Amino acid sequence: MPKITLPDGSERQFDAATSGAEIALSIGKSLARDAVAVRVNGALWDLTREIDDDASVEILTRDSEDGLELLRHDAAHVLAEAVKELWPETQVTIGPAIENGFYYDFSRKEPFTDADLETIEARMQEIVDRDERIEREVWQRDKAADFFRGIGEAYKAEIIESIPSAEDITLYRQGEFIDLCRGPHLPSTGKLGKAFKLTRVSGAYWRGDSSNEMLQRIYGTAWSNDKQLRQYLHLLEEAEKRDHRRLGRVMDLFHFQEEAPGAVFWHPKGWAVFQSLIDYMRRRQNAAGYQEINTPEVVSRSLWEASGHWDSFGDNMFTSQTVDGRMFAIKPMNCPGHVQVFKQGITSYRDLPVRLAEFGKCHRYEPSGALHGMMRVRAFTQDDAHIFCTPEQITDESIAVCNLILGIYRDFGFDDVRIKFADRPPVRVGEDAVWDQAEQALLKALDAGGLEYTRNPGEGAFYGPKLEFVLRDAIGRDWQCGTLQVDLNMPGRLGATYIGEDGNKHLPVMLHRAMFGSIERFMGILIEHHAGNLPLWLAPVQVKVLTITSDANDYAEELVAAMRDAGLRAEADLRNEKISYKVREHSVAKVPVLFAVGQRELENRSVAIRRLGSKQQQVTSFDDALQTLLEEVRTRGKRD
RNA sequence: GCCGGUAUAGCUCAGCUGGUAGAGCAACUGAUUUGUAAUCAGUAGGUCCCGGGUUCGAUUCCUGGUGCCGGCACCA
Repeated sequence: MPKITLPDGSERQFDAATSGAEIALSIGKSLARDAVAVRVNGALWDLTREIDDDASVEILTRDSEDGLELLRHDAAHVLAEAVKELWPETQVTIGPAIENGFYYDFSRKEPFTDADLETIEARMQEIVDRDERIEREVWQRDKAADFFRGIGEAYKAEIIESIPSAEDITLYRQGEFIDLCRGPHLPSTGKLGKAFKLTRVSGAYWRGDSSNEMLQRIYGTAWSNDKQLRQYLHLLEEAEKRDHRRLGRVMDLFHFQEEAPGAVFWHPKGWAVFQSLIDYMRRRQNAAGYQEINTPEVVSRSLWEASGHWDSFGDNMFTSQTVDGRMFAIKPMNCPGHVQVFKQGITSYRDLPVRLAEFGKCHRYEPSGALHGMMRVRAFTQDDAHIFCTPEQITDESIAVCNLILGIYRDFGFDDVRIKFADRPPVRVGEDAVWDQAEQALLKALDAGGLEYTRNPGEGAFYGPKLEFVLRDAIGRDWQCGTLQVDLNMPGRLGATYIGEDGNKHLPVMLHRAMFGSIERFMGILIEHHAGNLPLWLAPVQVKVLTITSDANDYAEELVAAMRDAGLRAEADLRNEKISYKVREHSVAKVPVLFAVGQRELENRSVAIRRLGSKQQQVTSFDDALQTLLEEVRTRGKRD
């Protein structure tokens, strides 16, 4: 006689064992129709699973976040069923729900083609139309493993063997298809609906390990209704137009070419933006107590051996031929160089913390498949810095770095930064007491800023814990930009010390910190974030002066000269074209401010201002317009 | 690096089953002196990614590279 408590606190008594489906029906018909699963005492259950004891119960509908995830998981199963029907020799492996959709990994000799995807999708629609019941079965472990081995599903058998012995082995049956799965699932395939679409096929290693066999992964997207699906596909289409590789060409910012894979050829306009980023960062970090330095790019291999990088990353470094009996390497990072600067002279504890910063160009031989526009390159510029401090200073320095990073991101319009905290890995250097201190320091820094973060347990570097600041590109890919790492290793390896209050030598703690991360990557994300419409202070060409007739040519050039003198990036367009033609052309090129000048403006020293994205014009005196723009650049567009 | 796809004019793309290529936009030239998202006319532009092979003949077929695209793995 189970007593069921609903989320609103109301209670219902049932005479006999019941189920989520029954409870939903007892509440209302439409709820029963939209229900996809049930939460019983916090755990997700199938709707049909028997509830024979008192429980607090929540009915999940297809529109809820959990419901949608279930739907996507079901889509993965229907995908697997369709593939098994079409190509029975294919082995199924795993198929989870993911953000916006689902995937399933298959083992099959023949590659899936785009045409296959259409065939599979059509078969999936049929399976939905068949509305097969999805039934949960609890199996005995050995029997289940034997069963899957018996039907040629070796991967499934392997998964069963890796499931902890305390857990039930559950199988889900839909039509002829039976799959190992934790569940829960919808009551039948018809509930999935038709708001799904297979999107692409790619390779993926079995169990995510590159030493294993490569499987074929089919990705799809699934939604609770057609409208959502259409909206999502439309969103993706729009996002592709913001791709920084496309905008870089349209805006004439940079290009890549075959002779230098993973390296940027910066054009004048792109380089202007690049320099703006550096100018800005230099001002911010100088104000925060950093000292800028510069260290060599070609350095003897012996230094990389001493730092330990040669052992771990030698294969990914660009090296020279042997000259004068030695081999050199192009720096993949700035840290060892900074330690050399720190080591000059003798540092007292009174001098700490020492904050050394460098806009350092680094080269790494990234695997060919990793390259991705400006997001992942082989030649990049870090806004790198290393803070040498005492263990006691880690907390304050970390708080300062976090505040600085997030403040800077806000200036660029990024409010949704994802932060990841990675703590001690099993294999590591350094005393546990110092690790405690280092991890606590990073956590305190997050707390002090009231920052949300996700944990990556055991994912820290062998030399210390770290924070990662992750930004998202136009189509939702995550890229690590800023980082803060505590390093308990390198000062010791490279012999950096300071003299403590006791007159003895001590090892400083080294904080590695980058805020943009790589300027190339940051700029790529920045372009996508703003869809190329960079705010005035960053725009490569800030003001374009357009003449209406050639009588205004001298006036236009005078204005441009005055604006350049005041530090603005201004250009004139004196061509013998209609004003509407010029407006269109420079709007397409995303110039934020257009000044149109004709006979009238010439006579009273005014300008007709048109801002990007606006159809209105405003006529003011040139002097006022200039002051307004300078103020906007100075405050980076903030009106507070 | 791995799996799959792909490479034709500056860009976006067309080119059926083998007979050395075409459009739109951009560019250039001329005319137009124009009031806020495309004025008109004309001209020029290609090692069809690179190497090898099959063939009388290869942009097309085969093969080996390279770049790029989508993932996976990697990311100090």
